[in-house]
Amino acid sequence: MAVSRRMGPANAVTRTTLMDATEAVMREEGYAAVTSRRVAERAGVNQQTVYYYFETMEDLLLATYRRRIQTVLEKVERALASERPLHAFWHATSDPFDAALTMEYLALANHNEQIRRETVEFGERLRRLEGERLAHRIDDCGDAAAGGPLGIVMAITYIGYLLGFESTLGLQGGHRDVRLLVEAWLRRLEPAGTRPKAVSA
Amino acid sequence: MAVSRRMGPANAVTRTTLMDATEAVMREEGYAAVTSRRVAERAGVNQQTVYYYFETMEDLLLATYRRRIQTVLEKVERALASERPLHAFWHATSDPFDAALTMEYLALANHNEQIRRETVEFGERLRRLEGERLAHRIDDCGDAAAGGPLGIVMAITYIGYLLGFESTLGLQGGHRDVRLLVEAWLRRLEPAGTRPKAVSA
DNA sequence: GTCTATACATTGATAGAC
DNA sequence: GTCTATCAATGTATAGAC
Repeated sequence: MAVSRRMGPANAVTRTTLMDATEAVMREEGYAAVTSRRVAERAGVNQQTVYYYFETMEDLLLATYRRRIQTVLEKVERALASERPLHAFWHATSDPFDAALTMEYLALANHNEQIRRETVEFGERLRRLEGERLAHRIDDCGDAAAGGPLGIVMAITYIGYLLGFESTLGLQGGHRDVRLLVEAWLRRLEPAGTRPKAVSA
Repeated sequence: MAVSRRMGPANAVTRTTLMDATEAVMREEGYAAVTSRRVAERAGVNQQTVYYYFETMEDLLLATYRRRIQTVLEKVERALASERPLHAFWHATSDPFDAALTMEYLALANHNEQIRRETVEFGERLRRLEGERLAHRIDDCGDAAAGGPLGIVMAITYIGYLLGFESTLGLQGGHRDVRLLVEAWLRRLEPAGTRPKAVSA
């Protein structure tokens, strides 16, 4: 699949700048606006420079997405390692800044086969990780904990993302109500002063 | 804003066919694939016919979106009128067929000003409607009902949409867990045999 | 009501000079 | 490593024949 034309090194600063620009354009104008000219303009280079660092636009998109996945993974790891993981997930996902980008990638995954495959792969991996790492947390709290820790963390994540995204749009009806609901769960499932049970020894 | 060129009537069958095609293309290939050529091909007419029924592509998109909003509103009305509204919302939103289209419109709303405005307007309207119509339902059930009926119906809607969308993608990790969680709430908040309290008389 | 022809902008991608 | 030049394909939109 290698192309005949001359290509730049993988560690160049401009390459990173182009991925930053791709993400910014995607967040602000949507995935459809991610064209070589638009990205280049945003990065402050000319259109052809994009093709010096990436074989195709699809390659630029994939590289940017893979970098993004790494960032998300690190955030999840940090949340899982914190004293109150559910609280951490709640604050991380309901952040409006990330929500728009996440939505954009999800919509993109629905019709870009490669992005879809990697999204599913990554999603399954996250769920396994969350399931394992939270298994020892959360004592039975009746219905509030039905479905186990994984069910709860997923519910909180889902709610957080859509809440954050709606905020980005400017829609706020009922947001106070959902927040009250989630925060009641959090208080119950992870009361202040909660400590993770030791896993080993 | 009227265009000089000759335009077709608003009640023509082909006009509806074009909106159907727009929705299908959007669902299957994403909003970026909604071009006059692609939509026309799908509808079985030629590219220029699109411009006979719609002034611009933006107009086609808006008309299709407004029709969609009506459909959603009717679904919500039906759910609110049913014996167990929360159950109805849960089944309606977690349907994977609609989820992809909803996500596409949400992503689109993030950078199409007109779609954004109408989405926010419609969202606020739905929330008011849900809040009013559910206000007399759901007795206090402790934390499970914190945030009131509106908080609960929103949480269920959010979870349903993302669950449905992930199913479309082929991601299923943890889905059983969230379903167990939501179904436990539903059993508690709307036990079998629940009847809506009479609002009047 | 639908077809052919057509103008004009934008996009992805390549080649080669500097 | 970045610039100029260039193309083929695809997109929106219009005009007029049938």
